[in-house]
Amino acid sequence: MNKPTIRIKDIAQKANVSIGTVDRVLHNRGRVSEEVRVKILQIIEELDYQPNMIARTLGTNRTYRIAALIPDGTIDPYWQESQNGIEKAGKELQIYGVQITQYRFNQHDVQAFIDQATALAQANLDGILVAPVFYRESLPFFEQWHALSIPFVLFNTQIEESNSLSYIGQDAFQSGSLAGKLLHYGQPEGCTFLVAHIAEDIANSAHLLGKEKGFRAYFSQQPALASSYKVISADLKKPGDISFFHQLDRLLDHYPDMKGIFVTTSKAYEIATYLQHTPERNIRLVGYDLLEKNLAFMEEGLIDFIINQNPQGQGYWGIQFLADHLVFKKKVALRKNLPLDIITRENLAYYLEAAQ
Amino acid sequence: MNKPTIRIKDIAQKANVSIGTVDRVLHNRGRVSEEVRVKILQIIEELDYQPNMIARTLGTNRTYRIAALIPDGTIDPYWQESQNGIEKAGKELQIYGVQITQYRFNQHDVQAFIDQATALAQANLDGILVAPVFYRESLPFFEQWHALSIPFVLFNTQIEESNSLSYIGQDAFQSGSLAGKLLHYGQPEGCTFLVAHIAEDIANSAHLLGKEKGFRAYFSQQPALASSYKVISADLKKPGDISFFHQLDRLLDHYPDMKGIFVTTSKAYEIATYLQHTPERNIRLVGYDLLEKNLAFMEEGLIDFIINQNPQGQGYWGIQFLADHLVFKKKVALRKNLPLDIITRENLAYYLEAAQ
DNA sequence: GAAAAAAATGTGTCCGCACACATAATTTTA
DNA sequence: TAAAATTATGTGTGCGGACACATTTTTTTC
Repeated sequence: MNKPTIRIKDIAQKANVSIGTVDRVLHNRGRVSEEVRVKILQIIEELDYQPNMIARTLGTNRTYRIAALIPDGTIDPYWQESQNGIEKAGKELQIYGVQITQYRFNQHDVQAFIDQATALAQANLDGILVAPVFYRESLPFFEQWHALSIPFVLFNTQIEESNSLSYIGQDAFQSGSLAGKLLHYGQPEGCTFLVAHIAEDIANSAHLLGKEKGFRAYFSQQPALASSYKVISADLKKPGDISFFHQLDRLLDHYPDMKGIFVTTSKAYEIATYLQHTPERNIRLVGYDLLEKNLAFMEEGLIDFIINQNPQGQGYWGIQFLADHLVFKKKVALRKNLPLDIITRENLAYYLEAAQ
Repeated sequence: MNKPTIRIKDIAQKANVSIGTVDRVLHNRGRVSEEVRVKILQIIEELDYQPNMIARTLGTNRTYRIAALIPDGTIDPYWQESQNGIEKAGKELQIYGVQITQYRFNQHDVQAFIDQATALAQANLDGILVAPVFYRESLPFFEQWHALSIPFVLFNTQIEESNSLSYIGQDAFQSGSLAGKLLHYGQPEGCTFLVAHIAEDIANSAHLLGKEKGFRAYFSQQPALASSYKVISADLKKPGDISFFHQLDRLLDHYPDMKGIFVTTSKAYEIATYLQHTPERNIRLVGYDLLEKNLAFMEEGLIDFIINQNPQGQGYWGIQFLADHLVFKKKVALRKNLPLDIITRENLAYYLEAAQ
């Protein structure tokens, strides 16, 4: 039942050569006659040889330098979570010689991004994990890395044709559809829903629009719903300011049957703050991310559901994918879609627990 | 920035002894003078020595034998998933010398369980993972294993005071509350909900009752709900049989305002089959587990939400915990609560993907 | 106080693999 | 065809640690 482990030595014996020769074909170091090479390859196949990665990392004492280019977590707790995930993966992979350096930039400062991305080029890296929040400004760096043959993984924001090794994140469109389902399920009667983008540069944020598209598609694709539900969207500025409240006042006045709001960013708490003062409207609220402020409002019942974008998981898997590629020489998927976790008061605790 | 790794050799040098002596104090093998022992311990502390587990597993060529005592997956797809999770963990841990043998029993046959649990005792094991679906019959084996100092981990079904190393699973009560929330959210108007236990020996299944308790608590704990929602429960037999349909007929006749059903087992599809014929009632349905049959009905819209008990994850983590204890000598949590994943048509794909 | 016993400490090999280096076999060159 | 160059193959050491065994030091014993 327990097949014995196959070692290089076993292959060498079976092929009547020394382990050095086997080693050479395993690593394509050349200097092996074609005849022997084929024979060894065949035996490897036959015996289903699986190199012992443990021993390998012990043997080659090499290290892998990975840079993580991400927004500063001290400014936004969302990115703090990503940093945690990156550090978690870093700890797990330390024994395999993986060394991670984080290059952090202010997510509202394009120049800071450019500076960090430039600084990172000095470091003689084996791999890069990047959250490309600035679309346009990212492209030249992608080209540069690609020219230098440094593999890089994107996360959080997808950019097509970037030549990246992989993308880790969620499907924005599907995420919007899910939000549609959640609001619809809670308001079976037909009404108006608002898609609220809060304080983001929409034009440069493709995934926010993807969410809106998915949300609208949920209703338009089912003829029965298309007639009874109306979807509007708004680009709200200056949360916290009094003008923010006025914008909402106007929208609610204009659409008296508005019964649900889908916030495409992690700022659902800004809307919840407003709704606190108009409880009689009984508006359903769905947003993103397990921020403290969102959780507090969920506890109070003002936010019904939160879709978890799992920033920690994104960081974690981003590093894991790079390690799979660099250290373990595994093929990695071009894309990893993290699950769209639905969080509500009753199942919240376990997601927080799992994030440890 | 990158502190050099501390090895046994470094400690030995600093203490002016040989690596053999350091090794002896590291493993409490005795035969070291107290004076030297203290000195070495102090240096270990000071240098924050972290043994290289990689090298350690290479050095000690020992293997760890783990048995998995679980219901047969060929009878029930739910348990097939658990087996997959166990095998997945087994693959990952193979290089650390972990060997897993599965002991499978028919989940409806107490004697089969006893036979397998007895057979397993012959095997000279280092650890056991068990799904104790038979409460009473499990207890003597727990005692036996405890007496033999074989660490064991429970999953799926919790049994207090079992002396187990850990329990992996979900919180049944909270799971029921979550179901309550999902049905309530979809029927804001007040109505009757049915808790359906299908074809299980309720008396011997504490966690089914836990789910019902949690469900009822959701409504009774909020005074506003307690008055407008009524919760009934039923123990339904012989699914697939015509009598099963009759039982449901009677319940629906008796409670014309029944607007939602919570199925505590993975057999929501049995109810969905019935509801197909009475679409006009518009009854919400919440159940458990990503079985093919459930997914088909979810696709059709007859099942609204499924709570994922993640049998694969339970098996996976059960083995991981045993390995953490045996191989890596880590302290493991007494309990690991897996998240209560809410699955609906719109986010289903990613959970199936993640299960690969 | 020397031999025997016990305690303390040191040394060497192996785990599976990578890689530098040594050696053997073959081909090229003059 | 012998020396030189090239190609093919074999050997040895180290990675960090475990463990068996060897050796040295200290303590008993008579």
